[in-house]
Amino acid sequence: MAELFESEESLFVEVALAKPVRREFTYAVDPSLVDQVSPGVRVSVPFARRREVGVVVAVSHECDLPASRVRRIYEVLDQQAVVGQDLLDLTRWMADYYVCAWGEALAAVLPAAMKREGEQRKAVVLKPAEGIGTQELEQLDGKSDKQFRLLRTLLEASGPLVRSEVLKRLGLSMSPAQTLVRKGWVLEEKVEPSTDSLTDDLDNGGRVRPDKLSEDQETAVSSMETALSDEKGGTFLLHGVTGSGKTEVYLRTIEKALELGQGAIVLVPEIALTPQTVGWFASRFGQVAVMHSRLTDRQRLVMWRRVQSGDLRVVVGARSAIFAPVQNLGVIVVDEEHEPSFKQGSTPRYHARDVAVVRAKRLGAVCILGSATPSLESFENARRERYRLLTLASRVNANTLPEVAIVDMKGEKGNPMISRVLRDRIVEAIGRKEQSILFLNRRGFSPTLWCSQCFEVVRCKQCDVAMTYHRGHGRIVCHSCCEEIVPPKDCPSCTAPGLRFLGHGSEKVEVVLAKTFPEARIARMDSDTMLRREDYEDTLAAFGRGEIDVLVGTQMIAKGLDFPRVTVVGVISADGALHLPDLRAAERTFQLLAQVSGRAGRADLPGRIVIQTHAPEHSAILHASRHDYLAFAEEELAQRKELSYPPFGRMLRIVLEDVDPSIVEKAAGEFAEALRATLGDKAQTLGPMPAPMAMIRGRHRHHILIKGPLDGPAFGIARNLLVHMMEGRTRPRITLDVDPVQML
DNA sequence: AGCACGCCGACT
DNA sequence: GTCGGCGTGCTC
Repeated sequence: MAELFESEESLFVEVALAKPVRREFTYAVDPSLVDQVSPGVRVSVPFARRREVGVVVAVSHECDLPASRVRRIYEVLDQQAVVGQDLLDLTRWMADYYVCAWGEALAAVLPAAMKREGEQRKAVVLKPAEGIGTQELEQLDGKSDKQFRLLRTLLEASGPLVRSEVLKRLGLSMSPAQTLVRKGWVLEEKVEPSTDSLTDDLDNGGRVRPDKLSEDQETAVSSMETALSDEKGGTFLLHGVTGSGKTEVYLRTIEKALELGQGAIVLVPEIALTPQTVGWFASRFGQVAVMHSRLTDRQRLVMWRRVQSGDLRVVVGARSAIFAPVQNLGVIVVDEEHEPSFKQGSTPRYHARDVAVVRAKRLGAVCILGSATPSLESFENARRERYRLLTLASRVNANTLPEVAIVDMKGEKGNPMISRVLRDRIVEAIGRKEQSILFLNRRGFSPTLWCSQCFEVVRCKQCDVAMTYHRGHGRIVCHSCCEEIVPPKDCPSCTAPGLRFLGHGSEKVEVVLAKTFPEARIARMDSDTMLRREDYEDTLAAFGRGEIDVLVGTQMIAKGLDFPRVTVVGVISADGALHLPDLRAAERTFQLLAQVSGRAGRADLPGRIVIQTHAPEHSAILHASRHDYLAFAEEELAQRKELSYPPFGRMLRIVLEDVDPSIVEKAAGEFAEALRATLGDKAQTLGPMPAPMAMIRGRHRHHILIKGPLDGPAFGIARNLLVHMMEGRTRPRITLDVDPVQML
């Protein structure tokens, strides 16, 4: 009798911890805490020899573990659930679908400050000590390479840099920083995380609420309004060229949702999350919550709380904003839904667009996927009427689409970087006091150091990657692991002298431009020149004020920039993305060209695009030059269908890596064999084969791809088999990528 | 992921 | 002889 009483009184909780252990852990709850625990509250618990914060996912009176193994929770950290039932369910689904621990999925949801006990940390910043300069830098040169790079970066920066950020960027550990601090050359300072709200200083980007919508916009808005009102929701693909007024459709739909007492999330690629973009929403809805990677932990926590409390009803943010705890969520917008950056590259490897569709569906909310160049997945879903397709056919101000010239670089004499056509366009623009943007998907000066004797290129010793020459640093750099060395005089493969720098990077474009147009004001934007957020904002502001004639840059300038005096856009080479070993190479190229082209002629001045290529007849380039998405999509879809590639099949990628190549090969062989045996003809097992980057940081990598039908049991079976085979195995390291979007 | 336990090289 | 390198195994 006493025992029964005991078991009814005792309470256990299942706690999800952010550990790569695909399991929850059971803890006992002290009687004094019993009425404080419920699913969704955070608790602090003993875990191994540490204290960890986890989320309660279930409460029960039973426990199937021997009592000796069960430990008690220390503390309950929340008065009420910080993760609501909807997000609890959503993360459970993610854990299954993306094959990760529930706790890892929850960790993607919670702001960092909630994942630890105690109050928020101060940020540690680094800056050179007074009087430290080139003298000290020279002392380090050749002596301690890591300290040299760190000090150089700090000296080049216009202010203190956040320690964790700069170390990550340079691929360094704490130790070089510590040594420099110990020497007294670098000062460490703890700063209060700034608490300024980003919604305060926004302008509306000159956007006013138009009285009248285009016919297409009208149709789109009314479809969404109907879906909102009947509370069944639905997923819409909003296909509209740049300038066709997609944003206005989002804004109207959100207005309607707010009227109905619902909230909204707007997802934007991180890179497009500028004050300008946010301003459109802020000016229409007053305060909006902005969530992006550059917020401090404190800011993020404050935002989260204000969203959860219902104080802020509209959230604008990058990928992880899909998890914002919006009350009565009615609309989720995914702008530029085709952007690969919506897929997270680390665990949990979720695709925010797909999570958006699932979250909306579960809530009966409306999901709007917007793009000028929809992903073929979404486009096909729309064709099969799983999504409703809404097309905005014309540009709002009757602006014509820019004229696009394809320049075949094979016809240019002497392998120049800038063709005659592009040079003429730039000259004309400068003459008219208009601006130009030159895009190149490569940073550094020359992407390869090439031996004219044996035709080998100099590769990183740790990675299977050609090293890029950075002239500003006088070194060659591995873009994979950030290793930097002084370029060798003689070829490392055949010892012949006469290595040559080959190819063009953004740094070289800038130098060549300065020579070609000595009177022009030129600026470069890439991750080498934009060390801090302020650099980015300052450069864009200067460009906006017309203080720069030609802006050269990488990916960073491909999106979102909207400057009325830009009339010329040059793509230095369209070929870079075209030849990547990726099933979406053509799609990416098309999207990139369309995106970049959208930077010109956005106001009343006509735009002119120059695309330089060695493959002028390639369908991605040809269709992009004609602004013909539909033709491109038809052609590309036909090819995908032929090969059962997405969107006609699903994929799962298994990457195996280890410093010891034989361990990798052996395990890869075993896994592939087991998969083939188990899957039979339910799905295709491709490989094992060396991954496109066969070595990174000294780890050899093989991968296996599973390609199978969209529905059917294949992926469930594969997942179970893989989880089973990975259990208890420590080497090689194995990662599963469900619905991979890039293979590199 | 941490973090400790455990077995082999360069140092007081 | 020890200090400490990181390989392996476990966490309710």
